[in-house]
This record gives sequence, structure tokens and C-alpha cells, in this order.
Amino acid sequence: MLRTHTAGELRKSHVGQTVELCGWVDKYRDHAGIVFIDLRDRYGKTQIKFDLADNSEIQKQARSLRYEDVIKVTGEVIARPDGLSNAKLETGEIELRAITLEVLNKSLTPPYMLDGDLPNEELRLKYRFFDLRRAELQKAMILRHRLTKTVRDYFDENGFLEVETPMLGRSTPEGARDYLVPSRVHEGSFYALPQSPQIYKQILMVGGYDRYFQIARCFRDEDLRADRQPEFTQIDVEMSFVEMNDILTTIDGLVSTVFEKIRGVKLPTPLPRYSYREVMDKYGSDKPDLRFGMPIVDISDIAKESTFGVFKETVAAGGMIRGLTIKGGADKYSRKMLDQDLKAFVADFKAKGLAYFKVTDGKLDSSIAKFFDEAQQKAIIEKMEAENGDLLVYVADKYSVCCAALGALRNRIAKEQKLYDAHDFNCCWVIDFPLLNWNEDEKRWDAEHHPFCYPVKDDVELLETDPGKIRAQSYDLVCNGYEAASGSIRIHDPKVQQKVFDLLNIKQEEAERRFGFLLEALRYGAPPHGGIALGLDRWVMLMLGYDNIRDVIAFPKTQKASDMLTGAPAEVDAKQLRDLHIQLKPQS
RNA sequence: GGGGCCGUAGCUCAAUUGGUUAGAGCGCAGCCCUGUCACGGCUGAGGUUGCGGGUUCGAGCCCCGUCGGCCUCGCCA
Repeated sequence: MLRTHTAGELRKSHVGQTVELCGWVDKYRDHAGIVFIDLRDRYGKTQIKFDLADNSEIQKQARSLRYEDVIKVTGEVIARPDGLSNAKLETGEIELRAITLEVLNKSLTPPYMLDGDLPNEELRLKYRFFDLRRAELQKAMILRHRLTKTVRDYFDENGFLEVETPMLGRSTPEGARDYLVPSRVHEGSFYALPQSPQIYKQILMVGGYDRYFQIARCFRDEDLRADRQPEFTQIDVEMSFVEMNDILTTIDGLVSTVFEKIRGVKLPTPLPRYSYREVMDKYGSDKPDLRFGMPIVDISDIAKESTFGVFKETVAAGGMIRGLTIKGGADKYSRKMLDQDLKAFVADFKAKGLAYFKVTDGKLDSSIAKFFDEAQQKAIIEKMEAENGDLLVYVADKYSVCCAALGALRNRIAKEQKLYDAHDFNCCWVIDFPLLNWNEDEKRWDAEHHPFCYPVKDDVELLETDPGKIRAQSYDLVCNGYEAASGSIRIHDPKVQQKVFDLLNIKQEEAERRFGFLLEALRYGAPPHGGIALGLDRWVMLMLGYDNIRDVIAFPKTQKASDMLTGAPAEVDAKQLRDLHIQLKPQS
């Protein structure tokens, strides 16, 4: 080793020792006669002193050092003089009096300062090797490591086996767009990178590996968001001979262990469980942020009795009037903000308008208040649990639009009004999802979760009669408004599986062709099984309170799935294309 | 595929209604400074205003297109 210690570990107890440190020049403070260098590595910083009185040659050498040069210093650990220690540094009570200095590598002038205002992200991604030196990223990488370590320990202690599954698989219907890999050997055929190890892990259950987990890389070729990357990591889990409760309990244990070990936070377990219907009604989302309240309230029954045409007609047409109580919001949102800003906000979710009242002197106040008589106004205030100074906002529309618009509005208001502590954690289960979703555009049923999800036993008979009413044995773990995990009990009976395929309009021959291997496996003694997958990147993000997934991934991609560091994706040689039997269309 | 925001010195930003030589802080270079820790002081260099076109006597500013980044709707079993 070129060093005896790291830059974060020297303390008063080391005083008198001669040590060797290596690292980067974080700061230099040149006073001519004395030069101070903050030496940085990922463990911390140590102040190095180059004193003219000690050695004029080394002091001269030190004056030529610049930011981010990589150096090795041999020196004596000395206590700082009285009153000159630095409380901001862990090593602030000591400094290293340099005896020899070796420049291991000069650095070009860095493109920006690590501790200043952050430059635009494009630049940070291009200079990722440099950005990775930033404390926030190092914190994320360290927490990420500790998280995966804790996860592996937890599953190991509970009898799970980590099994790797292929990255080169076959494309399956439904789901996200696949990343495809052309085959050289099989002209015209393609592998698909896994969207998840879903089918493999089910086959592992058939193979008798009744407790499986994997830290698995997954790929989805869809448009990106602040919390989505084209390749991401799942903590993938599958268990045999279990019911839903067993999986939830297992993950309760995992999550509470992780929070306790990594964050020192004790979560109340079992984590609360809410039905899909309940959270949709109350929060307009299947991933509600429960760090704050502000539930959605339905006032259709009152509104339809009013003389306000829009409300009456909406209810008459089968729609509803639902809204939020913004506590103390009456003087926080001006008429202009409501009529323009917030209206445009809900319009993104197809809401045609945003009605509102301010509560004043126990009455409603707004341009539409006149359509509500005194009793109706009182009833609304009571139902909304409102008081003077509150602002009431409403969307009049069908259920799905009310949910989408108000769910999003609820999150926005809470953020603006700081209704929650950003360092708080709130996790819950959402269960009883519908098995199927009616796809209005294509006039067919889609799987809400995925096509291998087992219906709730009591609902199996509805497969033939009323598919929309079937509940699935599926479950999402929601934390601070993010979907942090998702899973289900799988179908182990090929006959039930076939029925679900039928409903999804996956023809028998197509099912056989595209994942007949799974159906075949299910016919050879498949145990009842189920599982779940946790989004590792999102968990890291959540636990750090970051709002961007790129900051918890060492080498992330941009929104257009480019890698600014390497330039991927990039063109390839004509020969490579020939080998793969691929011919590019001329640019049009 | 749709909507929004952004792009000016290495970085973060400014630049009046379209008007003289595009400024500041940090960084960079040189000099000074023996107790700093966001050290300080003096001097200096540094610009194809993302790119292309248009309007105009005149464009960083207005218009059209394009590239890139971010946020978002759709999408993400």
C-alpha cells in the first residue's frame, strides 16, 4: 500500500506517529511561508502543513499543487496549536506536518468546483469520474452498498438462495418495450434483455428452489422520468408454499431491518395495509404519499342539489364532484393562481376545470358560491372538515379524472405548503388491486400487474362473468408516494393461466409460442408460489431523501437514454452489422 | 408522440424597449503574504451568446428550424 492511513481516520491518539496518506488536493491555502493542503479521499479530509521552517524544498513543491492533483504525503501527525482546531473536520484536532511529498499524478483544471453551485447535469454526467468525487454521490454509493449488503444478509439468514438468471433471454409479449440483442449465429433472431427475471424465478420455484432472491439488473426501453432509468436494479424475491401474507411479512421484516440498520429508524411493523379502492378514493393514487393527510372528499350528493349547472350535469352524467381542503389556503392561493396556474395543472390530467371556495365567516366565498344555499354551504364545510381561512378546491368529472387530477394536486399542494417533513418515511402496503384493466383504446383487457398474477380465490369464478371485478392477489409497497415494490401470488395452475391468457386475448398458440416453456413448467409439479420485486435504486433514493434516481447510480443515463460519459449508444462498424445480419435503412 | 423550462467566459449567473467595447462572483495565470481552513491582497488572460436560417440600419434579446439537458402527460405487464 502506498498509504498507512486514510484521510479520514487520524485523531489526537495518532499524534507523534509518522504516517503516509494518499489522496486528492481538495483545497490549498498558500501563505508563502506556510502552505496548507486539505487532502481528500472518500473517508474524509486531513489538513497537511508544509512549513518553510521545516523544509524549504518541500514547501516550494507544495506551492505548485493544484486542485485535484493526486499526491502522497509522508509526515508526522501533530496536534494543532490551541484554538486552531477545526470543528468542521472529523480530523480537525490534528494536522500532518509534511516530511516528503510525491505528486502521483497532476490533474487538469477541473471543469467545476466540487463544493460550489452544481453545474448543469449534462456537464456532471460528461465528467462523471469527477462528479463521483462529490460527497453526495459518495454518500449514495456507500449507502447503496450497505443496503445491498443488508439485503443479502437478511435473505441469507432467512434461508434464501441468491440465484443468477440470464441477461440474454427471449422477448415476451405485453409489458414494456424490450431492449433487443441481435443474434450472430441465428440470422434474424434476437435476444431480449430482461424487463425482470419474472419467468425465470417462477421456473426456479418449479425447480424446487423455494426461497430465491437476486439483486437483478432489469432493462425497459420506455421513456424516462426522474425516478426511472432504462436499466435499473431490482431486489427480486420469490417463495414457494406461501400465501400473500407470508410474502408481506417477509418484506416487512426486510424493510424494517434495512431502515433500522441503515437509517436507525424503527418502522412500525407490520406495515399498514390498505385496499386499492380505499387509497384511490382517499388519495386519488395507488401510490399515495401518506406523510400527510389532506384526503379527497366527495360532495356529489350535496352538489347535485345545488343550482350550479356544471356540478349538476356532471353528477347526472354519472360523474362526481370531489375535492380537497387546503388548510389555511384561502390567502395563500390568489384568484389568479387558482384560475390559471392550478387550473392548467389539473388540465394536464384531463380535468376540465377547477372550482373553488374560500371559507369565510362559516360560509363559502367565490364566484360560484351563489349557487349553493346556506344549508348546502354548511353541509359542504362540514363534510370537508373545513374552517375559516381554508381553501376548498373541486374537480367535477368521472372517477378516473378526479383521482388523477386531485391525486396530483394533493402532492403538489403538500410540497408547496410543506405539509410534511422531507426526512420522514411512511411505508404501507396497497393490496386488492384489480386483476385487469379495460383498455379503452384497444377495446380489450390488460393485466394490471402481469399476466401470471393469481386472482383472489373468491373471485376466480368471475373470470367467466365479470372480469373487471376480479381482485388480484397482488400488492405494492408504497413509500413516500413512490412505488417501492410490487409483487403477486402467481398462477401455478395451467388451466387458470390459460383462462387469464384468454381474457388478455393472448391466443393459445401465441402463449405457447412465446412462453410455452413457462406453461410447460407449470404442468410438471409447480408449487404454489409468489414473490415481489423491490426497486433498489428507488429505495436508495428514498432513504437519502434525494428526488432523482441518477444521483444514486454510478453511471446513469440521460432522459434520452444516452450515456454522456461514454457516448453510448453509438454507431458500430459495418462489419459488426454484417455479422449480425443487420442492414440499416438509408436516412430519410 | 404531446406540453413546459433551460442553453451567454471553464462554472454559476447578469445584460433596461432591439442600440456604444456583452458584465459580476468563483475558477484559471502571474506576483505578494508564516496559522489558514470558503484564507487574504494586487495584476491579468479568458466570449462563434448551443447550431442554422430569417426580420431589421442594427439581434444575446424578436421569428422559424434544429441539437442537447431537465421536468411532465402518454408510456413503464
